Amino acid sequence: MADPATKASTAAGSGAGAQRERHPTIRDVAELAGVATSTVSRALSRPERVNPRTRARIEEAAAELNYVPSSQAQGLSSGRTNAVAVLVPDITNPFYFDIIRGTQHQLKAAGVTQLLVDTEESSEMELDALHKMRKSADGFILAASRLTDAQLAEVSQSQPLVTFNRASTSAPTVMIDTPSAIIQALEHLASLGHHKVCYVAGPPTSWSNQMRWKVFEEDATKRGMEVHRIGPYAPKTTSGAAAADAAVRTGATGCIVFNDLLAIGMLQRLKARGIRVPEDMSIIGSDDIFGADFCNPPLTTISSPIEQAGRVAVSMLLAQLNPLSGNASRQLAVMPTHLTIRESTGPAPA
Amino acid sequence: MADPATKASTAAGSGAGAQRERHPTIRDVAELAGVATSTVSRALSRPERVNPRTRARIEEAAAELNYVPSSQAQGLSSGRTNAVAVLVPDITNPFYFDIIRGTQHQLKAAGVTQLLVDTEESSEMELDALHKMRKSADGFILAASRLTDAQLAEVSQSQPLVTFNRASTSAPTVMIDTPSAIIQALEHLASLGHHKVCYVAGPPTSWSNQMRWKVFEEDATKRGMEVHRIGPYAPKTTSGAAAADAAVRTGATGCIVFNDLLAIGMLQRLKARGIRVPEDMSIIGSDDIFGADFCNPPLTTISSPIEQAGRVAVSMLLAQLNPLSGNASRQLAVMPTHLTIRESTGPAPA
DNA sequence: CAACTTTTGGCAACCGCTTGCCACACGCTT
DNA sequence: AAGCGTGTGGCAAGCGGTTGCCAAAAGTTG
Repeated sequence: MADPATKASTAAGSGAGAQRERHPTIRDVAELAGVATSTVSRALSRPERVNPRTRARIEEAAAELNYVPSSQAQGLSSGRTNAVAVLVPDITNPFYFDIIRGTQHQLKAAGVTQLLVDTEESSEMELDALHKMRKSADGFILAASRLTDAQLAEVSQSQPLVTFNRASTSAPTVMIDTPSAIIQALEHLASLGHHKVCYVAGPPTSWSNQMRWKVFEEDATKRGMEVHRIGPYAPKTTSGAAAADAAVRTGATGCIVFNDLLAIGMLQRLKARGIRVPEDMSIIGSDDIFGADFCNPPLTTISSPIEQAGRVAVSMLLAQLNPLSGNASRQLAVMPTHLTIRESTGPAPA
Repeated sequence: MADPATKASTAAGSGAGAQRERHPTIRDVAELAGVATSTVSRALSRPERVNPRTRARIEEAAAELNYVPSSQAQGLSSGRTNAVAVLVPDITNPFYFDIIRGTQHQLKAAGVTQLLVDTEESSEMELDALHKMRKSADGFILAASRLTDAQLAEVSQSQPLVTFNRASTSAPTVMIDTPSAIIQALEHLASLGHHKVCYVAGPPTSWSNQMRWKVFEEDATKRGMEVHRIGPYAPKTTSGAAAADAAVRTGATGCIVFNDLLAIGMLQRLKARGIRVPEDMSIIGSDDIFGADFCNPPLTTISSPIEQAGRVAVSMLLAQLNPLSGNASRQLAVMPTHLTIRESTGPAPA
């Protein structure tokens, strides 16, 4: 009934902007409670510093006025913003959703605002954000940073940050235990009788991509497998077609793919070409993103607690910001991985 | 040569925390350029207000010092924060990722920071966030708000906001053209020979859920179909099992499901139970989320430009904040929908 | 060249809150 | 009773900008 369109015409009357009512300030509260603003400030931030009776009066006044301190003003004078920026290379990638979810959750629990930034896989944008936001964030979480070691070192000197999935000697880091994961995956392939394996590479600037390949090559060689490598490919399902075709051409029967997005794309292409998975070719993805369990066939993949990794990253950053908790904040957290075996892997073709 | 760094040297003592170097302020720039701070401020915000030569000097100085204005301080005095809060009921839901992506993109283009908030499907949290952040955001975008009409009306009076997928007479709204979508879907089902149809309901507090059901019932009845309704179910894949079982029990051969998440969950359950889709039952989802194209079978679903909807919402909000653009800001935007037919729908069983 | 208009840029008062420093009051000790 | 320690709360100086107001400088005009 209440048709939204009808009202639209009338609503325009008062000029477009909704007028903001004046919000109560700390002064209003102070006045109402009969104390100085400084006392109000202290009552709210360091309650033990003020007499319980006074504090009660102040809290009452604040409640009555519905007072909310301005984080801006707070930040201005105290120097801390109570915000943390989370930089991800591609907000489009479900993998980062998981980490964002983790950071969001933990930050909220700590009463800190999350500033989400998409750096579009570019180190320039990353650097730029780091610079522009240095005033508006107390710290940074860099997911899969594209920065060079030198840049990272420099940046980490001037602002608190923690990196995720990007080794760094200069900043605390949380990492996925990639080496172990790759080894597990190769073990799985080996036990299914695969001899020719292929690594499907992701972005060359990705540190974890480099790591994965390195371990892959080492371990596969040690096992006496025939090792191939194709790529790099953009970590998107749309790149899967090219990757699938190239993979087939290598003659490998088992592929370990940089990430699930790419792996799912390959699955689609392989199906389209009539190449059966896993009968003709086995595919192992990485990250166990949303969708990996219901794609066709369900994807065998390297799982790890991504969301938890996000939470850990936040904890590490917060510890860094809050020197109270002993300056012995951990510098490295390694998240365990395990292989989740679904239906995209099977015995090597005869 | 007042070196801004000299002052910082003493600040080093701490230890664990990375020490922040003192950042140049507008005063440093003013000094270096030989002008007053007010001039610097103006040169940066209203360039035409200052002599080109002076401005050049200032810009040069700013660049040399690597000056970045503090958004906090800016906000304090000017009253605007240059941030917009986006409230979503569940950051875990891929549907919202799309909209977040849209808002993020558009906000960034406008140089506005996005504050992402997960309200956990709760109207209390939503209200709370709206209240707590009124000082830290210039405006709000409420995705699928859980607020009552009255609450919404009240809130929209005190702060600029736009709602998404939630009709409102009090605030600008962007909506998905649900009625048309449902009708398209029913038409599709009808043309495939289905006579018994079922609506699988989502959260009762969701406005779009109510809308969908209303139109579903009307239109299906008009077509002389046997209409069923089951639910409510949480919009998650995990609720799909219960939904699938209930749907089967109704005897319906075609289901229109509140959203893709739920639909995909149903697909999984149906497959597990050996009920073939679409041979035994057709399923239509809604939203065309990530994964809908590669689940098994690929899901027929109601598509709409969600990401674009996010962008539109931002534009509407920005227009509201910026009265310059004529106060004729649109009050309602309806995003078109279309049915994306994949493989989860087919002829009704004989 | 004087009178007048328009630019341009400085002064200073905030914006709302934090915090170092100090004063007062109260309760104890000696 | 004087001396003190301690707990409380006020004063006021910022934090880093913005902006209304005004005066000096520059440009116009008759």
